[in-house]
Amino acid sequence: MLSLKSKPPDSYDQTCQAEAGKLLFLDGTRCDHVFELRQGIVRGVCLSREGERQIAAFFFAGDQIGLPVSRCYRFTAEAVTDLQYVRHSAARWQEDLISTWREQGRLLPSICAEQDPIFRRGIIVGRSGVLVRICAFLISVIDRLAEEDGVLEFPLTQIDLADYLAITPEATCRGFRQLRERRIISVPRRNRLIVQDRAKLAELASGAQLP
Amino acid sequence: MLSLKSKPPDSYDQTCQAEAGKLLFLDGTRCDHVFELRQGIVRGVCLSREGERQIAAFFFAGDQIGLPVSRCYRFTAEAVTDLQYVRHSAARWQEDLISTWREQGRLLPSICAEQDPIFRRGIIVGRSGVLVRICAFLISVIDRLAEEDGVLEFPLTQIDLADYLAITPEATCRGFRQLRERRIISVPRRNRLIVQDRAKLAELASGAQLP
DNA sequence: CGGCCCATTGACAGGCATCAAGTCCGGTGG
DNA sequence: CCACCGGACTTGATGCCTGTCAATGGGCCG
Repeated sequence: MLSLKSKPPDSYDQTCQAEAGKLLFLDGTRCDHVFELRQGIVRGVCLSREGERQIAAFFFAGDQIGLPVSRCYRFTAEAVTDLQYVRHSAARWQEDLISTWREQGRLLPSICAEQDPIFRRGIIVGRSGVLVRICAFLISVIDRLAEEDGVLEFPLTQIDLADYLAITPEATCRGFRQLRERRIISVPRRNRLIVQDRAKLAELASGAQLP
Repeated sequence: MLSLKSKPPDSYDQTCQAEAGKLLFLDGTRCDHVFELRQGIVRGVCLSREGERQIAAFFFAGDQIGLPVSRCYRFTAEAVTDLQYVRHSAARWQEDLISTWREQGRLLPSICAEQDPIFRRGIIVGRSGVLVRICAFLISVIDRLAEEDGVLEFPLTQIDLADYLAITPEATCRGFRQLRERRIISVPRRNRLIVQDRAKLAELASGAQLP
């Protein structure tokens, strides 16, 4: 993963902290900064005029958020957990992108870091069935959140999860209960999740029916 | 919209034709060409291993498809209608991108041409209610397909539409029937659609309930 | 300890998927 | 030119899933 070369952060690229819940940037405002997430989780939120809330993607350490792919940000970025990140000016970010291209001949792969989660979310939401979506999402984040084999920090509320999966919080809760009852996952405590049967999780994510 | 500068197509950038149904590129193969669509409609298809089919986006004249945003294409591109397009080598496409950046200082906006439809589809599919999705989709394509005020060429099958909206073809059909009965649209013949009441269409797309 | 937000659970209704026919249309071949 | 054929569209009946509403429980923080 391209990490904006090895240049240390200078006065233009400030390392920042942010508390959970804090706003990084607002939907519709000018793209003038790129946020490189070093630690924590960020959610990309879209609000319709009627107040419907959707989460277009979750971002994790290593992701870059707010690429000037359009003139304005297309979602609001909020900290889900406490964050550590680097804020790059968009202009400098583009320059770095190009110098990387000259040296390595790879230009766009880094952009994938933001677009890919959004793309995958579209595919997950397009699947039918609450369990399928939940499992597909879990499979896609296990590796990003894993501390050790099968054990993960999981600081997402079911409300956020529901808005990401385009279902209700109640359905989310019931889905998790099923997974717990079938011993596919366990939730020893809030913010923690253990994957007990990853194979079955993947199977369900693929649309297999429960016996 | 950036159209790869004014350079005329040379031996590297071949102008091509394609019949409806023809394959442009296959999901998972190496991104070595960018397709600039001059005329017609292309669908971006994702197949899950179990055969579930989704359409991640429709592309129209002016869009660029297959950007090397990842190492491999993330969907299969098929012609919905007869096409006219230009095939650019990915390497040359990147060079052009950068020379454009030097001259205009705008680098990534052109990329938006492919990513934006995918993003918007995710938001549409994340909405609840068949009618809402249908109307939201129609609103988003009216301007791309309009021949004259409210009259559009509409060569999408309800099957493709259903796979795009993540609903069934039957639900699509019933949704269109409702819109016809309420005189919001009319369908004089196959492949043609007239928007009679765009305001109400937008209203429904926003989640308003029918009286 | 109290309040608040989130998670959980139950009851219920409604929307939509599913299945099954039947119709329409364009294309093909005789 | 016409008959046939296949795929897409249409429509109806049925049942399940899941959204909705309401109430309770539980953990965290002030």
